[in-house]
Amino acid sequence: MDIDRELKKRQLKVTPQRQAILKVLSQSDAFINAQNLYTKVLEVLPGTNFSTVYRNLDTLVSKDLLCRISRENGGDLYKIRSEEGHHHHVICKGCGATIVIEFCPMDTIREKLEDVGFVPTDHRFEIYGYCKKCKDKSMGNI
Amino acid sequence: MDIDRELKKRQLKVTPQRQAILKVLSQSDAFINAQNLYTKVLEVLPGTNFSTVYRNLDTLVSKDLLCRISRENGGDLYKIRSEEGHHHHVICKGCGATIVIEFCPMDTIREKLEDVGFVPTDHRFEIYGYCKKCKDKSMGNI
DNA sequence: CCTCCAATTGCAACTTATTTGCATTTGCAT
DNA sequence: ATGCAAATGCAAATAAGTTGCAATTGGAGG
Ligand SMILES: [Mn+2]
Ligand SMILES: [Mn+2]
Ligand SMILES: [Zn+2]
Ligand SMILES: [Zn+2]
Repeated sequence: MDIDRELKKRQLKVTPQRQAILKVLSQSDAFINAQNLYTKVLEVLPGTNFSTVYRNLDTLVSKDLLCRISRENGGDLYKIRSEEGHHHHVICKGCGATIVIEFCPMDTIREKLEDVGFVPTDHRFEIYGYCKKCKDKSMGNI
Repeated sequence: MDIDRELKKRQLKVTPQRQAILKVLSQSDAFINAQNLYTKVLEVLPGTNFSTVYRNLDTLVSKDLLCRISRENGGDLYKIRSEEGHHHHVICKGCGATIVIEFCPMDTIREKLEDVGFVPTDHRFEIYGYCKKCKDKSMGNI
């Protein structure tokens, strides 16, 4: 991923902080929370402020550079967005690994919502569980 | 809804605080957040402590007496659970009104997850938008 | 290269939404 | 009526961000 190019494409200034954030995120395709991300960003660019990280997470999500999900407990998770277009995720609670789902349940019910006059603006569909690796590990295999 | 009966059925003690919480929630089928609920509970049972409300929201969700959803911003929403069995929601961002969806997208992809060895433990599917009433209001009709 | 200015950052204080430890009270089974 | 686990109240703590503002800086234009 060409970080600078992606930022410029979206008319965002190329700052060391943004480069650090995206560098960290591009080194893993697992979801990560803002605090952990902040810790890792500090290793790449010491002195970075955490409000800068939070502000940029918002910015980068709104510019479609990141995927964000928010879990039941609270605490959002972020990952770099490598896929084009609308999609959903399967997320491993063990290691954070993800599987992308192209299937969107909205397709199935959009029509029914129209019938009752409901105008959908957004939706969420996420699946949590354990991937093969994490499941095997917890069962003492491997 | 017979509040006392539902509590006893789940081996929860019938306390004035729980009665107040469930009374408030049973007077509306819209989702509401914990703070607003707390305010309304105070009207029914002055002096109720907010940590009691929070603790009971957790308890009541875990006993399937309430539905909980958590939005992107943070701040969970609760409503009484009148439906039997697994279901999802369409939620109006204007008035909080809900539509229950029986359709569950998990049915469509459970098999595919099995194929890759992923064991799902839970999932989320929610649709947000504006109901007919709220949409009309915002457009100056009615 | 230099200039300029909106965009971005750092800092600190604030907020919101809970959560937790502990002493006291209470529902309810016996 | 009694006993005690469950539930509550209170206060303090925490987690996860958010915000106002002054200082800094990326990068467009000259
Ligand atoms: Mn895993
Ligand atoms: Mn509505
Ligand atoms: Zn979708
Ligand atoms: Zn479902």
